[in-house]
Amino acid sequence: MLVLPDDWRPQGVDDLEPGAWQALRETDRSVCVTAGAGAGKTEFLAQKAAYLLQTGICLPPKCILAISFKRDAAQTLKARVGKRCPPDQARRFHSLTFDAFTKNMLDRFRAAIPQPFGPPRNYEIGFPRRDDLEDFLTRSGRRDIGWQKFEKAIARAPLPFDAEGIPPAWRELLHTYWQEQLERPTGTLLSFAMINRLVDYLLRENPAIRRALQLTYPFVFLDEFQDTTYAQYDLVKSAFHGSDAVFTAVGDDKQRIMGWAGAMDNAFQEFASDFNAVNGALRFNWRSHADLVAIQQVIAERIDPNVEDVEARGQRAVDGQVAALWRFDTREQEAQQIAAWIDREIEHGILEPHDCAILVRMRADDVEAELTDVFAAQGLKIRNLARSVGGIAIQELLAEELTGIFIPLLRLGTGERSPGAWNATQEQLQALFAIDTGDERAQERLQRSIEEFSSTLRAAMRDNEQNGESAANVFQIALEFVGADRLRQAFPAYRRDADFERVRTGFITLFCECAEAVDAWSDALDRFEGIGQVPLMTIHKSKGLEFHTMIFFGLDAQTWWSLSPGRDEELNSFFVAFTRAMQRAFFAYCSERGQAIGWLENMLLPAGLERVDGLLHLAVGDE
DNA sequence: ACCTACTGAGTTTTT
DNA sequence: CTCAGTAGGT
Repeated sequence: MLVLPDDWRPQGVDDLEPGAWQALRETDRSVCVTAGAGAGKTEFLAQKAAYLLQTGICLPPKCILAISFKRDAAQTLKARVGKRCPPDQARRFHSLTFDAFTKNMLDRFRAAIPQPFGPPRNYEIGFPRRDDLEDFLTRSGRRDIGWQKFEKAIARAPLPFDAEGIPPAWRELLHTYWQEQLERPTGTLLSFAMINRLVDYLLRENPAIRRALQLTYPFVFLDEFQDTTYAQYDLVKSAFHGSDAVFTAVGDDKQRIMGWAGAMDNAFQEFASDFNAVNGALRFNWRSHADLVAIQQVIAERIDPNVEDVEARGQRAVDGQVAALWRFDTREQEAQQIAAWIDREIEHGILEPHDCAILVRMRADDVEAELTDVFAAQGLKIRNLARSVGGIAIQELLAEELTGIFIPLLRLGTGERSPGAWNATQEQLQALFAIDTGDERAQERLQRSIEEFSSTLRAAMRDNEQNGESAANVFQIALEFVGADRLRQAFPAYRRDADFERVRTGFITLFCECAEAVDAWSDALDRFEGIGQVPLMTIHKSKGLEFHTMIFFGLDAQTWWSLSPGRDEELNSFFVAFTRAMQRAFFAYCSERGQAIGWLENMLLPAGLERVDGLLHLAVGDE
């Protein structure tokens, strides 16, 4: 059933752009693919996976390892490969986040880490807190270092600190810090950077594990490569340098917005020289239409004067303005008129609430508080994707395997006809119960047990008044049907109690909250998923997402105090925001929150953005 | 006690 | 850009 490389055709799409063909056929040698906004990175990687698997260039039992930064990106890529390849091929495509990959390795090979660095089984994961780092430095008499510099040093220094680049004075300091974290009276506390370092150390010390990894994964995909940290890059090198592994690193330097968090200064360049990689580029933009792309290019040229031309492939589907600066006098006016504008668009059938994202640069929680009531007055509900429910962010919760199983399953109980939910449930449970697609009897048995369960669930939902308590009950019934143990067996990420509890509690918290807020179970599930709500998030969280209409909230000197022509990463984040838009991009600011940013306006106005003073006349003119 | 001028820090993420 | 803290003056 293998296809000859020359006969292979893209799966489920008409064709690929020339740059994509070139990068896809690069299978003997690593390749750096510059993929700008909307270039179809996910599709490209899925097609390359299909090519490798279907031509037998990647033969069983060998697998492809795909590493992304965010859960939803990893999940989207996995789902896309599932769409493009039959299940037995898709199973050999392992799509993970960097942190999930390292944590997985740590949990499997923890015992092989040389002492004194091997952590106990029940270690905790936490983000390093400023106070703790400052406290440590004070106790060590090294207040002069500064907590941020020290935090970076922990992420940068390979264990066990005998590398030449580390000054002797720092070795002891780092060692003491690690020892303290490993031997805390309340239990070992590790950050992701530390987990990364542990696995990097493990791989350097264990040729056998390294070899096993290399044998399993002759092909490695690295997504959003421009934001790779030094710790992550070291790990990649420890795992694969000197092997025959062929890398496909995709990303876009213009979207590098994680430098402050330790991302490499020039990831692509270093990678190309370390791994002898060739360069490739995707030149199409499938997301945005030509009018938006033209403006994007003006910003892109400011970021990189040598930026290559982009061919817009999105179709413009709206009339009127597609990009503008919206100026208001007061905050109140700003919030109210934006809400009114969105409401009008929804009424006219141009938008669904979830198609229109509100992006902010920082403090999404504060903006949520500021906007919620004003939007509610228009009948709009804001969804802050960063909001934490029971210790997990909503955005993260939605990408969890547990959520993917339970949302369709619970929909079976609502009494609404939903073939989507049926299929999804069947698919999920088939995988979970490890039922072979060829085993018809087992399939039938599963089908019957789903039918039986759905009538139990329907009864439970019908007979109970809908509230938080009954929601928790309903979830419990579903969990018992699926089986918590089976779930935790199937997904290594749920093996540890703390990890499973975090997700379970998060699900229950949000589900109960939604059940309280609306009157029908199906509405509660819609609300859980964010259907019918206006998403609100920071630019950083919006990375990799796209929306019909993007409204940036707060284009003023107060929120962008660090935006100066010299600090390029801030301009990058502005570029990221703009390029989320498929159809329209608007930037709102109000005089009450500070001045408009002069030089930015001077760049954007000639590029084709118009300035609109308030939106009232737009709404009135429409009457 | 109160005024003025200056300095430096704050923000954005990952299971 | 804003806010808190500080030094140095009346």
